[in-house]
Amino acid sequence: MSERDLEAQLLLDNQLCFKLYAASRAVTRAYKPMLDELGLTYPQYLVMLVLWEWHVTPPAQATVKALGERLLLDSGTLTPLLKRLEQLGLVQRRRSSSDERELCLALTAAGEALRARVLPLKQRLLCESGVDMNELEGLRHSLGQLLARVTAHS
Amino acid sequence: MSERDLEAQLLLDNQLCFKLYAASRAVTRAYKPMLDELGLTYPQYLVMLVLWEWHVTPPAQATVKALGERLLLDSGTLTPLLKRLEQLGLVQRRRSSSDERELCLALTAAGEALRARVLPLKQRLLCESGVDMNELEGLRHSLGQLLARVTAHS
DNA sequence: GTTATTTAAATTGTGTGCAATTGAATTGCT
DNA sequence: AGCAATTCAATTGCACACAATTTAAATAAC
Repeated sequence: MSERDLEAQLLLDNQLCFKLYAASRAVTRAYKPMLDELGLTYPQYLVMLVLWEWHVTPPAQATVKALGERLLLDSGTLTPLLKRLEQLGLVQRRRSSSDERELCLALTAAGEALRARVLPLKQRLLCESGVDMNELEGLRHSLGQLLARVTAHS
Repeated sequence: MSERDLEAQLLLDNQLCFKLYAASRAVTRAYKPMLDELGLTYPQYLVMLVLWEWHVTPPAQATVKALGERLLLDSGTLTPLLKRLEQLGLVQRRRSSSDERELCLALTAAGEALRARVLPLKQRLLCESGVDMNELEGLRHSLGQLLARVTAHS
C-alpha cells in the first residue's frame, strides 16, 4: 500500500469505528423525544423490548444473566438500571427460589401496559426521520454481519 | 400493515437502533487491546485522530468548539477528556489571545510522536478481526448516509 | 458608553458501560 | 461429608455522554 493510502487510514472520516459511534449516538438522540414521552432512557427501552418479548414467549430463565446475554451488557450496567425500572414500577425483581444466586425478572401490569404506547410513537418517529425503509433493512443486515464477526473474534 | 408485521417491529433483533448500539460497542471492545498499548480510551483516540489531522492541515480555529463539531460532542464531555490528555502530556490547552473565551488545542511532541505507533497496531487489528475490506467500505458508506440523514433532521 | 444579548467553556448532576473485586450460593471432586 | 472451583449478582471505581446551569468574555443595541 502507498504512503498516501496508509496516511488516509488515520483520517477520521475514513474510520468505520467513528461512523458507527457517531451514528449510534445520533440514532439514540433521534429516539429521545419518543423516550421522553415514555419516561425511559435508551438502554432502559432496550431492556423493556426484551421483557416485552419474554412476556409473549417466556425463556427458560428470565434472569439478569439471560438479559445480559441478549443485550451484551453485564451486571455492572444492568443491576442499577433494573433497580431504576423497579422504582418506576415497570419491573419486578425477585430471587429465584430454585437458585438464590439468580435474580428473576418480570413485568408489572404497568410495564406490560407501556408496550401499547410504543408502536404509534415509533411509527411517527420513522416517518419524521425521513429514512428509506429498504436502505434501513440493508444496513441492519450488514451491521448484523459485522456484529457477528467482531463478537466471534473476542 | 398486518398485526403480525406491527408486532415484529418491536422485536429486539429487528431494531436497527440496537444493532447499531451493539455493533458500536463491539467495535470499541475490539479496539481495546490496541488502545491499551497506546494508553488511550476510545474517545481519547478519536480526539487524537482529529488533532493529528489538524497537525498536518491546521483548521481556522483549533478550539474545543471546532473539535466538538467534528466529533459531535459537547464541552461537558470534552473538557474533562482534554484535561486527561493534557495530564498524559499529549495535548496543550491554552486560552486564545484574541478571544479569551476560546480554548486552543495543540499537540505536544509526545502527542505527535504517538501517531507513528498507531498504523502498525491498526493494521494488525484489521487482519486479526477477519472482516472483509469491501464489506467494511460499503458499511461505512451506508452509515455515513444514515448519519447525515438523522443529524439533518435534528 | 452602558446595557442586553450572545457565545465558549466549564461545571453539575444523572445514567450508562465496563473492568475488577466481592459475597453468597451452587456444583464438582474426592 | 467436606472442600475447592465455579457461577451469578452486586459493588466499586473510572470515564464517558448529555442536559442544564453558570461564568466570563465578546458583540450588539440603544
